[in-house]
Amino acid sequence: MDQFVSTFTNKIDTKGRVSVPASFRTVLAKDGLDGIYCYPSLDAPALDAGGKRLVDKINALVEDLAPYSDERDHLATALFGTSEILSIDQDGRTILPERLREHAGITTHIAFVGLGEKFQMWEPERFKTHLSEARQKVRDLRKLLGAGRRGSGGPEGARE
Amino acid sequence: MDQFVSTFTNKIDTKGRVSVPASFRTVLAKDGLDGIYCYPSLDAPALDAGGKRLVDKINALVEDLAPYSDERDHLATALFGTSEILSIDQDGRTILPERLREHAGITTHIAFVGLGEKFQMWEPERFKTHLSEARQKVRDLRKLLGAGRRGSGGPEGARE
DNA sequence: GTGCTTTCCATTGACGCCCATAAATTCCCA
DNA sequence: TGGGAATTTATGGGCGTCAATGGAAAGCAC
Repeated sequence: MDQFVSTFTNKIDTKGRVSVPASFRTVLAKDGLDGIYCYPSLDAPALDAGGKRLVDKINALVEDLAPYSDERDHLATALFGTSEILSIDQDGRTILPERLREHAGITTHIAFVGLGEKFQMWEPERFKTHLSEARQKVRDLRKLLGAGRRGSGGPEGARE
Repeated sequence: MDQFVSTFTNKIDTKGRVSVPASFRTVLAKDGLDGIYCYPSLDAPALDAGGKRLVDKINALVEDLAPYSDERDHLATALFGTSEILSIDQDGRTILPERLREHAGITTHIAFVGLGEKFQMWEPERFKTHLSEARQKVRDLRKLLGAGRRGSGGPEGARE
C-alpha cells in the first residue's frame, strides 16, 4: 500500500516524542523522504503532512508562478516558511515543534489521519468534531445527488 | 533536502554576529557557495538570500533582457549593485552590514525564512505580520485555482 | 600602543541514539 | 484449530553529540 489510510491516536511523552504509525512510516519510506514534510493547514486547526510526493507538488505549484511575483513570494512564504521537515528517529518517533503544536491545539495526544497521498495531525477531540461534521456533509451531499439520480431518494440514502 | 524550509529566529550578539540556521548552512554548502548571496528585497522590508543557484537565476533573468536596454540596466543595478556576499565563520555565524540591517529594520533578532530555492531575513515582528497576510492571500488564491481546476493537468496540491 | 575584526574556546540546552519494557499481532506447529 | 513462541509496535528513560550563544584570545590597521 502506498497511501495513508485509517486513523491512529498516539501519545506524546514527556520529551515531546510521539510514535508515527507504522503504516505511515512504511508509506513515507517508499516515498523517498527521510522524514515528514509538515505544515499548518491553511484553513483548519490541523497539520498537513506527507513525503516527497507532497513536496514535489508544492514545488510545482510555486514554480508555475512568475519569479519575483507577489503570488509566488506569498505562496512560498506561506508554504515553505511555515513548513518543517520532521525527523523520524530509529524507533519511529518524531517531535513536533511548539509552533506546529500550537496551530493544531495539540497537547498530550495526536490523531494521525490518513488522506491518501498525504495525512493530517489533529488534536483528537477536535478531530472527532471535525469528522462528524464531515460525515454529515457527505450525507447531505448524497441526499442531493440521490434525489436527482434515483427514483426514490428514500431510506437507502441514509445508509452509512 | 536541498531546499530552504521552515523559519528560525536567532539572536544577534553584542558584536553583531548571528548564527545561520544549521539546515540552511547545509543547503548552502551543497549549493557550492562559501557564503551567502544577499540583497535587499525589492518590495518588502526584508533581505533575500541564497547560494549559487540564486545567483544563476538572477543572471538568467538579467540576460533575458535586451542588452543595453533600460530594463536590463535597471534590474542589474537594483540586484547586483545592492548585493553582498556574506561570509560565514567556522561557528556558522555571519555579520550583516548596517545597510542591509537598516533596510529590513533588523536590530536584535533575525527571522530566517525558507522559501525553497532562496530564503529571506526579517525583523521577527514584521515577519509575523507579513506571514498572516501571505496566508490570507494564498487562501484567496487557492479559491481561484480551485474554482477553475479539474482536467487542467496541473497539480491538485492546492487543496488542503 | 588603541580600536576593531576575526579566530578559538566554553557553556547550556535541545535533539538524536541507544536500550528496556509491555502490549499486541503474527506466525508456527502440534 | 488452539496454544504458545517470535516479531512488531508503542512507550519510557539514560546518555552523548551538536547547535546556538557568550566570552576570551589573537591578529591587523593606524
